[in-house]
Amino acid sequence: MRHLQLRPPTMADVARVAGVSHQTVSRVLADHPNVRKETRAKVLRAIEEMGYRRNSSARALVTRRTRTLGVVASNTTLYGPASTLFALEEAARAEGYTVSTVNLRKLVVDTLSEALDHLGEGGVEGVIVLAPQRSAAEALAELRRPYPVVAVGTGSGAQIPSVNVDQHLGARLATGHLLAAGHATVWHLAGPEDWQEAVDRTVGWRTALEAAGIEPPAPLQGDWSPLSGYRAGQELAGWVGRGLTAVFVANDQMALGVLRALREAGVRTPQDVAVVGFDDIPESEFFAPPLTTVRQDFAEVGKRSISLLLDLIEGRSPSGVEGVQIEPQLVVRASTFPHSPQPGDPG
Amino acid sequence: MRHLQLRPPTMADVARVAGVSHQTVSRVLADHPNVRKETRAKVLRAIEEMGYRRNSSARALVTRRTRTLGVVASNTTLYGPASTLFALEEAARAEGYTVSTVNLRKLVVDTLSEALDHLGEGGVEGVIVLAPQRSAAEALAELRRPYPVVAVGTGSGAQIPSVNVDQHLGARLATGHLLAAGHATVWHLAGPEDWQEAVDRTVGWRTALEAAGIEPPAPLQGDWSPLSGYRAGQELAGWVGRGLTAVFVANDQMALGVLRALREAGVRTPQDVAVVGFDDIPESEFFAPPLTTVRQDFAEVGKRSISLLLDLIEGRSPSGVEGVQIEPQLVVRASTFPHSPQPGDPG
DNA sequence: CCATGAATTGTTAGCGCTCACAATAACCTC
DNA sequence: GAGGTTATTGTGAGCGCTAACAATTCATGG
Repeated sequence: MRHLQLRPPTMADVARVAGVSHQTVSRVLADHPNVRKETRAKVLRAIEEMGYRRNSSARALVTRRTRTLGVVASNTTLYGPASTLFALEEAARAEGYTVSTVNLRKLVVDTLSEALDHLGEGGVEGVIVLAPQRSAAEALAELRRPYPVVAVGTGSGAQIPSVNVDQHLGARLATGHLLAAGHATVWHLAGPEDWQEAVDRTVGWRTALEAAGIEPPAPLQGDWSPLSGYRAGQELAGWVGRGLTAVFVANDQMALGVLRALREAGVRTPQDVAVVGFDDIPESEFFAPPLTTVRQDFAEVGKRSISLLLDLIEGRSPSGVEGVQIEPQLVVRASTFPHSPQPGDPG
Repeated sequence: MRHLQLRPPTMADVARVAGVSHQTVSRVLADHPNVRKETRAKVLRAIEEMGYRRNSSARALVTRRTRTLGVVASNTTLYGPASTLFALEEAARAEGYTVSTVNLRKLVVDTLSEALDHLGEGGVEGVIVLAPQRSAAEALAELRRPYPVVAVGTGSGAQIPSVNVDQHLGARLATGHLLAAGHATVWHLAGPEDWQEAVDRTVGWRTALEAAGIEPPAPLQGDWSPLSGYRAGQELAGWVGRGLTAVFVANDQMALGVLRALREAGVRTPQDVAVVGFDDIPESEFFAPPLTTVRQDFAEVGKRSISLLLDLIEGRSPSGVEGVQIEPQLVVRASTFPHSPQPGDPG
């Protein structure tokens, strides 16, 4: 097997076989224009024959470019982070970069710092941090590293360059949709206070209500999990008949729990209570009933993040504090209207 | 900002400041025992002061070790692959390795080959491929690379070293559970034929039935998605009252679709039809009803895969065809027994 | 107080590659 | 066909580090 071979061929070996200098081999590999066609062919043949691969370490040493980016993430089994991660890697690869990932169980100062060091030792040219928790965002603002860092999901108020979906807008879309359907008010099950996205969604919901001259009811709080949604749903069920006809839930997983609790309490969705979620996870369409929710364009988040990071690496933009905002989109299903699209309908 | 500085300090710079040779700096960094305590302190102080970081490319060039592993995956927004990816990275980092990932939309010969090349150019010492499709497994057996490769999820019959959850056992557990509950037979909604895991689950199901002297009904087929489960569920609903009382569904997402279709057809779960899934995704506990399913220990898969790959890299084991098997576990909930644990119950 | 070996430090030589520059070959133009 | 381009190839240096070996210092015992 090749990988047990004592030593892989070097550029000099190829040069010897092809009867040229190592520099010519380098030129062929770099697609330099000034190489005669026959010379190029000779070199390529030798490369093919010997199974030569350029040594990336030697190359990186002299060019000072590793063409590697780092990503720090947590909760990667959730749909949002997983989707973002996917898009990030795809966008980076399209630009010829390799992506090294660190998945953290908890994103706090210590673990973040370690992660950045680990990636630094791996020679990354820049790092993207998926940092939805506010604590992480703050930590990030303090931790200086010898490479640029872009934050995703920290909210646009952060002290460092960041890319975000406009959560405030998403929440307004969701709340406005329910108000437009004739609901007198909209209740809210919020995500963890420590998450910027949760806060932004809550503020957006409140803004939409206040803009309509409605006093917002006190929001409930969950932890993103279906279980916390289930418990909140049990509480919400107690308010049915006393002014509760619509709920905006801060993510789809909690909405799943809410739906289940309502159903168990004999409350019908959407006839008695309409429910809107956030994220549009693939399962949402198959909830009982299919869930109206807010879709975030993670692919776009990935592309824009990589683009911003590369700008910073190349020094193309003043490395100040830039914030990219991406617009979310409302997806209407049966949890707010009984005659909305059913599973299997186009779209 | 530091990353705009012209040139980061080198080992020689540190040596000059500390008043020693660069080799002594290297010794301090390598924790070499024969360095005087005061010398070590001097060097560390200089390193700290100058913000020195060892250049990984230079180091990799001379040691011929990049301490980087590659992972090729697809469908990373699904719970299984995402969990495996997480575990893989964590295990690798614990061993001091960095992980570079390539996420593919489709895992076929061409994309796999490109991905392996991309990682090879990044200088990986070995690669783990999450290759649940049989086509990918076959492609993998042909593609020779100058570094060792470990496959995950290809099934143990593959021609290359691999790590797998014992899908056959999982299917037998699920089917056996239903038979033990008194069902005369168990129907099956299978995953895509091209997936080894799907095939293994189907074979396990059939084996369990035949061992009980039962002629297996023709299995239905889905594509892992809730939608395909929904459609299969509509078909299954037509068989209720004609011998269908239990279904083993090849994954939880399809089971979600099945549950929904049954409910819409007025079929009660588990009273009329019991349903078992596979994977134990976090949402399963909150389905209507909570889903009995088979849990796979992805963390263990990750650890064992990394361990096997490192063995291969270090040449610690005969680089033949080894296969590691991991046992799955049945999780019983209300979709097979009405009085099983409810959401929020301990465990 | 010098010999002896161990502990500590320094020197030298690459790792495989790209860059800057030098050298040569090929092609014009008048 | 001299003089000047321009295309093509080669040479030498050095990126920052570790490994091997050489040199120095230090402790110790007789």
